[in-house]
Amino acid sequence: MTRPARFLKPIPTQVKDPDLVEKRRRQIAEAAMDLFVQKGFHPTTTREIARQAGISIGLLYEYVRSKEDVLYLVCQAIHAEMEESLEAALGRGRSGREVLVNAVASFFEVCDRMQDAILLIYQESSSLERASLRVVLENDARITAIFEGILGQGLKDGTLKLPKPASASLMAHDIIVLGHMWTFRRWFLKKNLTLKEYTRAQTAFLLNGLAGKQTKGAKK
Amino acid sequence: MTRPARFLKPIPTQVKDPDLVEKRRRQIAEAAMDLFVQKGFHPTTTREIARQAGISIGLLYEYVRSKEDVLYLVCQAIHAEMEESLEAALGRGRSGREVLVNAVASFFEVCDRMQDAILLIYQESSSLERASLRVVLENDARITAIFEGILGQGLKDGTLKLPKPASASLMAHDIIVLGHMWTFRRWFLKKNLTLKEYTRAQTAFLLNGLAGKQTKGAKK
DNA sequence: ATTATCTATAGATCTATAGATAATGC
DNA sequence: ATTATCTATAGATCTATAGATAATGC
Repeated sequence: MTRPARFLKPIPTQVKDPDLVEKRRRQIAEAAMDLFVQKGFHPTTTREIARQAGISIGLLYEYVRSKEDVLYLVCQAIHAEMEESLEAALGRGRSGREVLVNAVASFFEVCDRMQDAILLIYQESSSLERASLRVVLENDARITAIFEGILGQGLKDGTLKLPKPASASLMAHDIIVLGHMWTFRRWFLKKNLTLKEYTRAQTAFLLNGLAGKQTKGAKK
Repeated sequence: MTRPARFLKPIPTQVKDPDLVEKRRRQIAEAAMDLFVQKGFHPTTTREIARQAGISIGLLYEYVRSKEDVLYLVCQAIHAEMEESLEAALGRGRSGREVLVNAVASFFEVCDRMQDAILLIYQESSSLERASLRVVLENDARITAIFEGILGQGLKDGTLKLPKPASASLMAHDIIVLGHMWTFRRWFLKKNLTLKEYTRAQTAFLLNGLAGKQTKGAKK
């Protein structure tokens, strides 16, 4: 659960006790996530974050330098949870193709469970300063790379094939986006589909794309 | 160019001359779009919007009731431009399949040209109040429906087939999202691909998904 | 003695409007 | 006379910090 922090950009603090720092920051991130999901980053005030976290505004600023640091903590927490959930569910299946099908289902389940958090990253990560944003994008890239690895496995054992000019990397991004799409187009998709139906349909689409015989692509 | 306004939710104004209202609002939306793209909706002030539009802060409030109205104007302007661009490029090709390939290429070009605007909608449309948001989502749905129609054409003339449990509607959403993805994952995609390469790869993927023989889908 | 926490507030903004002024058309 | 536009500001907040207090451990 508490894996070695992967923070590439540590946030300075005056507080000496590292365990306390971790505990307080988790507390702050959790409180802030609730509020950011409800009202968005900018309309949420630092006072509200402190109140929701059960600490004073002054103490908040012992653990972060700025409101933007809080957003960074929140984004980190989200990606950490996604990565952990996903990795815990991986590795089942004999062929690369089977592993892929199971991984896609697990990933979509994680996306469904973390809808609000994923949406939050889409909406607010642009409010991070350059350095923080880069770290957040790298976290995303690491999750994408998991799927790239699975695709590689399937290409190797012959149970998957790429649609001619597309790379495994691009297909991995497509898979991630099809999962995220369940969250940011839920206003439409949930009117017509359950998560299970959605997963089944998109998996069929993906497998066709990744296993069909080569067709003549775009002419242009 | 100036098609009959499709505003489903008209914004009240004190100003009597409708042409003037339209002109000023276009001016305001254009100025605001620049600023929102640069700094985001909340950090942009109404004074800045007025200044950028070349009018006083007082006049701004003759044409909108609130800052949020300005965001609504911007979102409307973006969807109107997207829909116009797309419709202007449609209808070429003899089979449904050919029409689809061309429409996808046109749509991706529009997405590339309007990157910042599309990103803006992803990031800021949640700041709209319910009624405005609904209108914006309906605009999106109308664009999606264009692709649903093209898919229907291809299914009819037999040049396209759906991956078994997936509907034409879902596939249309997938196409839209693959286009938008070029904007919100550009930090990664543009490192590796030009728009043309991206279009070619995704088209091959789509056509495989929409034309391959039926494969055994997800088991779960 | 040192570390963690809280209260109170400085200093800076921001939206939206009231009331005054300029431009237009009969 | 009516419509459009501008200036000035009321009223409300918000981030971040300084300085005071409480808790902890040697």
